[in-house]
Amino acid sequence: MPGIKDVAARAGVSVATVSRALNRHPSVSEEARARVLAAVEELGYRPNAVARSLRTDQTRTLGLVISDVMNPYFTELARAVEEEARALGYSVIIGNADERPELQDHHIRNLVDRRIDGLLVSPTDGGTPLLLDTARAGTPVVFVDRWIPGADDVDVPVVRSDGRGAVRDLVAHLHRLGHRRLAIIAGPAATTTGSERVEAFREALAAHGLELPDAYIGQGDFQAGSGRRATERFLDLPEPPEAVFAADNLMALGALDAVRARGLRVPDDIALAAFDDIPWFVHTGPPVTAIAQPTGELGRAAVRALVDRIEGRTARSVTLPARLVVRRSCGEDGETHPQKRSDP
Amino acid sequence: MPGIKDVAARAGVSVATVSRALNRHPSVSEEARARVLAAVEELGYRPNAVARSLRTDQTRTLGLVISDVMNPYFTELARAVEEEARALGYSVIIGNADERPELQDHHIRNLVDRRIDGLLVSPTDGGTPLLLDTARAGTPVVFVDRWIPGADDVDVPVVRSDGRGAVRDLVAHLHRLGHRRLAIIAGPAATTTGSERVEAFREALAAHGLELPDAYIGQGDFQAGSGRRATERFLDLPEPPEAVFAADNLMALGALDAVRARGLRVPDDIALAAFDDIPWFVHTGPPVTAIAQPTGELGRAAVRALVDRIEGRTARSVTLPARLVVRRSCGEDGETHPQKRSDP
DNA sequence: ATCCCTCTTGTAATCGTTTCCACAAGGAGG
DNA sequence: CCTCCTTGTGGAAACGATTACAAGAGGGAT
Repeated sequence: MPGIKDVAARAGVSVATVSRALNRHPSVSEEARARVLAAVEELGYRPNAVARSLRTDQTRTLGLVISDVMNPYFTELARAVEEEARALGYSVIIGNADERPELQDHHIRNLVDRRIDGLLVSPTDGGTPLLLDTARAGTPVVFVDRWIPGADDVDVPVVRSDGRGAVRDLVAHLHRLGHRRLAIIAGPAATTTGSERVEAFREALAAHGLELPDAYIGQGDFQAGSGRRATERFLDLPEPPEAVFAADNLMALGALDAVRARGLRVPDDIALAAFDDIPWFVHTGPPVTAIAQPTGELGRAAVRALVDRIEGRTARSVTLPARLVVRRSCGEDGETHPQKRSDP
Repeated sequence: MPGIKDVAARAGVSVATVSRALNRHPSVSEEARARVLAAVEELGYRPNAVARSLRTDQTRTLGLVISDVMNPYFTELARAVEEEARALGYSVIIGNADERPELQDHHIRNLVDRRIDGLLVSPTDGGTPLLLDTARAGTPVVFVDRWIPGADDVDVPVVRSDGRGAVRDLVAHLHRLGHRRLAIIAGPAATTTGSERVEAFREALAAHGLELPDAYIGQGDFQAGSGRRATERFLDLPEPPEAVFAADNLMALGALDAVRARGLRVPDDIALAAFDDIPWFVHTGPPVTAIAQPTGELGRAAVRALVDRIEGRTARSVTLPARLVVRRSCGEDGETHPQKRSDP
């Protein structure tokens, strides 16, 4: 693979001139530039990003550590992140933590070893000092979707969406349909999205004079299996809930499994709703009512915030509202057939 | 961020010794090694992967270019690839080509600029000389899932799955259920998976004495929208097909949309089957019969082949069989309820 | 005492860029 | 004609690691 020296020799100039020509440095003659460009073309020269990074101390690469690639919510997020990053001239390396703190640490370590310019993290459960230490050590970090409470002393913007309003809408929707015994399958208490959603749900219930008994709080881990188990426990209760709200899409899927396995039907026997809307919810039987985050916008905003920090500007936290998307899984006041207008 | 020099100073040895201690070079005294390790610990030193790569001319990084991250099939593949790579001591950078040749080229260029050690590609439609040129230029390349025909002169192993047998099973299944007019929604003819699946389908039909008229071949692009459009065209036919086979999961989804939008029902009014099984197909209404590729195994085998090539061993192409998973979308001879045993 | 290993260490070259500095050439202004 | 800019260029020093080579120390055999 030809190097800058080969180009220089071929163009009859020095390596310095080649470098300048390629980096559109102003002081290089039109003639030299042309010769360099020609040589580059002839040799098929491509600058070595590794060497360049070593010299300039920047890799133009962002790290993205997410908790579960297989979760459609995160794939959509990752896609948006990559697009915006590319538009801004950055590449993205994705690390999949699989909801395991030690894997998250592995990826963070790997990414800082590679000297990425900044880090985008949706932290998993569990105490990992490494992440905060990294931020403290000077690597620009932005949290997206979830965040870690102890981040006050170090400047880490949080880009997330607020589901409070949408949860209120959901509870009102359920209430209107006559449901009174409402349960939730929560995420890990250690994640912010885990605890927040329970709180929002509890508050919304209170506004209707309803309680959230402990028996109606299932402990999940954002994976389908836990959703199924929690739902089975609900169904075993002497007085099972009339509606179940899953704190993410995978657990909702598990819940759907569980009620089906008992020969029960959604929404006739029990209503179901989920946090995180995903394309598949349109096609499930029945289509499930969900709270939709502006996922793409979240990803883009996060990248912009991170790049702002990287390039020396100040970055602010961003909170975008989520909204309720009513389908059929809670009962018949939503759309009964897919509507033409809801086509993409 | 401390460098190897700082560690050397702190440990009272030379940088060479530090490097040797860290790379478990045999000839370094127990005492020196201990001092180095202590210094590393105290300073929180992490070796700079960029500098190391420049010197050693290897990045221990693999590039993975796939055609669509949002497609669950590819996310699963990506996940398996990352896992196997990690086990072998490599990192993975994913590039999402979004079924667009120019984006694919962008990523390939970006990856070779970063001097990745090897490239895993599931090529998109369309002639892109860059990919083959890269392979010819010496970068180890392995094709996964799809491949490019002109790759004979250059050593590029192909890791894929053969759906021929499963397609025969599917057609037999459909035939047994009484379906005679069978249609297919094909992928882009330029992709191997696009054309191969049509051929397999046609052959399987022939075995039952059935034809595949042109009107029953829909042209899709592996995206949901094209599946919907193709299905609408089928339904507008004077004699619409009794069963539709979509060549990937996204187009199957589009097909499902289309028949629902007409107020028709699967499988009563029309049967549906898909290539690529994904977790969601269990939960759709109705659960859809699909041909399952051993996706994880494919990803792992591809990584092993690529690493073999990188590390100087010879790599062989791999073909794994796919299998038919019968559910309810073709009619009632499959499982009518989710079975306990099919639980993960 | 000399020679020759082996074991451990340090010095310095190297990877492919970018960029600081010096310098030559040419034009403008005195 | 000298000085002072401006413009374009090349030489060489970084960046932070790995590694070839040289060399000192110690030990055993002669």
